[in-house]
Amino acid sequence: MSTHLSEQEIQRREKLKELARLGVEAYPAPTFEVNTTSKQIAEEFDAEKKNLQDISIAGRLMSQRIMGKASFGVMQDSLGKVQFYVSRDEICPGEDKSLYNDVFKKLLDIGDYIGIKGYVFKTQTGETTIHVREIKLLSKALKPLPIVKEKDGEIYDAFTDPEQRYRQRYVDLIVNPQVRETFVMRSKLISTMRNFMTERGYLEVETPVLQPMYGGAAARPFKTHHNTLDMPLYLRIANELYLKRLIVGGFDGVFEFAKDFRNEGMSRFHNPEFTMMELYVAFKDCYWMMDLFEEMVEAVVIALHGKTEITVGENQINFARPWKRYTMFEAIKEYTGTDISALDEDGLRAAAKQLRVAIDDTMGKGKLVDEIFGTHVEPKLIQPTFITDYPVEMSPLAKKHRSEAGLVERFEVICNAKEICNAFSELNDPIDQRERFEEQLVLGKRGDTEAMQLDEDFLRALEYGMPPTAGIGIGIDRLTMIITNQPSIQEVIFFPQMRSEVAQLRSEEAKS
RNA sequence: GAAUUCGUAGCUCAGCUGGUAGAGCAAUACACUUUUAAUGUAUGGGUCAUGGGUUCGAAUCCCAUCGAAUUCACCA
Repeated sequence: MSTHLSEQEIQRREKLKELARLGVEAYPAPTFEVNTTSKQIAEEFDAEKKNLQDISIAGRLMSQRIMGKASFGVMQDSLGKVQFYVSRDEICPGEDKSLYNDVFKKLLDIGDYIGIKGYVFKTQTGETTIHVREIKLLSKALKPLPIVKEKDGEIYDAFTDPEQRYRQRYVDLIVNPQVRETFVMRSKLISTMRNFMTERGYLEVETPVLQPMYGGAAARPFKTHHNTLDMPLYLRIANELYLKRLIVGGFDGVFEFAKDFRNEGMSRFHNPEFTMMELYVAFKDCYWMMDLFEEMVEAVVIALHGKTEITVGENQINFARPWKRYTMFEAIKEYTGTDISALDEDGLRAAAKQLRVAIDDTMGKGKLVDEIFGTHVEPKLIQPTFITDYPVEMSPLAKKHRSEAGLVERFEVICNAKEICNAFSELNDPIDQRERFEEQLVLGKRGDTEAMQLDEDFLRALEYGMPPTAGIGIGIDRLTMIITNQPSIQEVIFFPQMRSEVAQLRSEEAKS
């Protein structure tokens, strides 16, 4: 990093020296006891009752309006902002006015942490304000914050550059309150789901992130190496096969909020690490899981918004049960007018061409169906919609359909034109599962970099017997994007992956 | 990985077809005891992402590199 300091950074370092000269500690150690918050003051202050007459609050100084011997300022704590009023002769009752004239007026900066003691009152203009009796510097900021101003709900000079916002999320969180709100909602979403499952008796578990063999999804992994064991390890792309081992072990229901890692392209819908919640429940099938998922998402939306209908981008989306349910063939017929359910591979290829779907010769039956669906149906599914009965070729871990040849017991929910979950009646026939893995091996040899590996230990577990099981994987980031109305995954992940600025900074350093 | 757009003061942005950088906020100084995008006056602050090229002259044109956004491809 360049050692060049801006004018403002130099000034703030000078102020540190001046504070020291005045005997003011810039980074004091003792606890500053707090007994209220900006939120409590805003909600509970009552000028009639004269409550909140002895408060102590800490936060970041966000603006200062100095008018001679009196000043107003705004401080921000974790729950919001509150205005305060300082009068020179009250904080400096004696002859020495340096606390006000020097420390408060000159040596404090926007961004500094301060502690305030005083009482709450309303100004002539009616704003709830803290009348300051004591003010104390708690931590000096050496870098200037972006200054965002607001009047009548209009925001001026918002801090908007996405690169800076993501790289310096701490600054984004300080100056953009709606960003904080989005992440609080993400946290509530997760806790609502966790409670929902825990209340039903399912056990939250943890399974390996470092896996000797990756599996449970079609994706390219990150590879690493363990020095002591001298063996390759992979960062998990899914935890499915481990959770099923636990069902074999006798748990009725297990779930995990898992960070998964996929070494693939990045976009506003893809981050290399992302969060997936997987749940497996014994003695159930995928139709049972449809009801559970529908109920859970409806509960989450109500918990976060107090209603089932929300605005997402241009659309109004209503999560009230029941949601539409289509088989994949029904959905394709509905949206293209073409019934492809009885077609063989050649017929599908012809139908795809007629529907102007981009295909190539390597695509098998399942892939062709998926391409038609992805091109003509998925983009149109805005309201949450179940799609069931997927082709067997695309689903090596799902049980064959109880009545439809060539299909599996599987569903996805599409919402806002994106998949938000994927669920099966889990394949528990160990012989069938071995054959499916073997088909994947063939695909892998043909060069499919996302084909699954054959996991002998998983097959051994199935051979001990896995009960009929329903399983689901829910993309937490995608679900959060929809429920918080955010257009990109980077807006719902605190620290999204970015190209390193290190190379850039180093080359600058080398020159100087 | 490909295409397009973009990178100017701490922040948000201007800078026309090349003539040597500007505004608002922030900062500094002074004034002001209930203001609120506080106000008034004055001042300082920029290797115009980086490196090269064309040119008498480049923030502006060309090439390369770094970084970002959007779209596409792969996927969740």
